Amino acid sequence: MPEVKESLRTDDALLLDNQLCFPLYACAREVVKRYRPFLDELGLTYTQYIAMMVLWETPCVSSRQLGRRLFLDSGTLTPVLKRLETMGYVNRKRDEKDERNLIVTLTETGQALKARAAFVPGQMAACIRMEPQDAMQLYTLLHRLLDSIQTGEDSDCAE
Amino acid sequence: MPEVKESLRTDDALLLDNQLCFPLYACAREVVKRYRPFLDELGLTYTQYIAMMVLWETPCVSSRQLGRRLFLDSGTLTPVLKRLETMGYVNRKRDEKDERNLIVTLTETGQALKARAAFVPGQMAACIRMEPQDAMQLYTLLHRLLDSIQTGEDSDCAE
DNA sequence: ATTTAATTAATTGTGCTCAATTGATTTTGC
DNA sequence: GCAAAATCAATTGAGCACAATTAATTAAAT
Repeated sequence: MPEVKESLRTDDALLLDNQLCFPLYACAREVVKRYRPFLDELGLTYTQYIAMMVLWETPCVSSRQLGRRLFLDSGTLTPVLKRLETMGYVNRKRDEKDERNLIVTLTETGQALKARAAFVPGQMAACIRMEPQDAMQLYTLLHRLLDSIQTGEDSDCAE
Repeated sequence: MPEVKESLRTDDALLLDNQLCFPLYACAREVVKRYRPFLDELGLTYTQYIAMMVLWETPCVSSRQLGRRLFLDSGTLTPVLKRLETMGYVNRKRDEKDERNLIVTLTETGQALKARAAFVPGQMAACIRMEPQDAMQLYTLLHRLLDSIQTGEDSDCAE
């Protein structure tokens, strides 16, 4: 999502400053980077943190569902979930009804971690100073973009 | 529509839907993913593409400057630039004035690649359907966030 | 001038991300 | 029933991304 202004038909469509995707990409990495000192205290990476977030909300979920929620596939989730299991935060077992499904369940230790993680959102909010209306607007626009990407999932982008 | 600001003081601050960072993170990955079919035609990854973008704009640049522009460090850039050199798009040599600096220069082949890449922004714009005013607003907010993160670079976020 | 500090790219190690493939399992068509 | 298709997680391989370290070089401060 390159052009923001009239750069579509002009030569500067390939200028970095005219890209919409690049600040999205850079921003995401910078913000995730800011999580690290806080998440280090919990021994979690950002990906592990958002996986735990889903589990705190839904203590029993299939790998498939988790992936859909986080926009991640099994190639990413499999090692993440194995590490969370090694750390004792989740259990992994096959669904007896359908052996293809992997069921991930939150352990007691995993549940207890939520209390220790409670400080993270507040600290991050203090770290990322942004006007509330800007944050709200950004939230809305990102979800709108995410929706539009998802709905156009199978469409041929090239035409 | 979940509330972003108020959730910070309540228990649901750890709900995935109340996060601002998560849609940022998910959106960035989804959009970069959409570049792939187009960039595949050029034989570039997204990271290589944005590096080339800087070089099309500034045909001679130090690794340090490139990193500052892309928010990437040498751990990421070194292998990326080596691959671009192998592909024949850039040359790498030390600065004679200061041997610590690596000077990256665009080759003829690299310059020629720009013409082949000219279709990418338009195709992506067609792929990511978004209202122009939304795109502009998103662009503004992302840059604002990026600036605020950068200015608060060395401050202790934890207090 | 010599030591000290700062700057820089490169290296290393860990972990994520994704495409493509594999193999097990279940569902569907007939 | 049974073959074909669909649906999963897991695996593999390539390429980021980043923290921490190393080594080379330059700049600064006696």
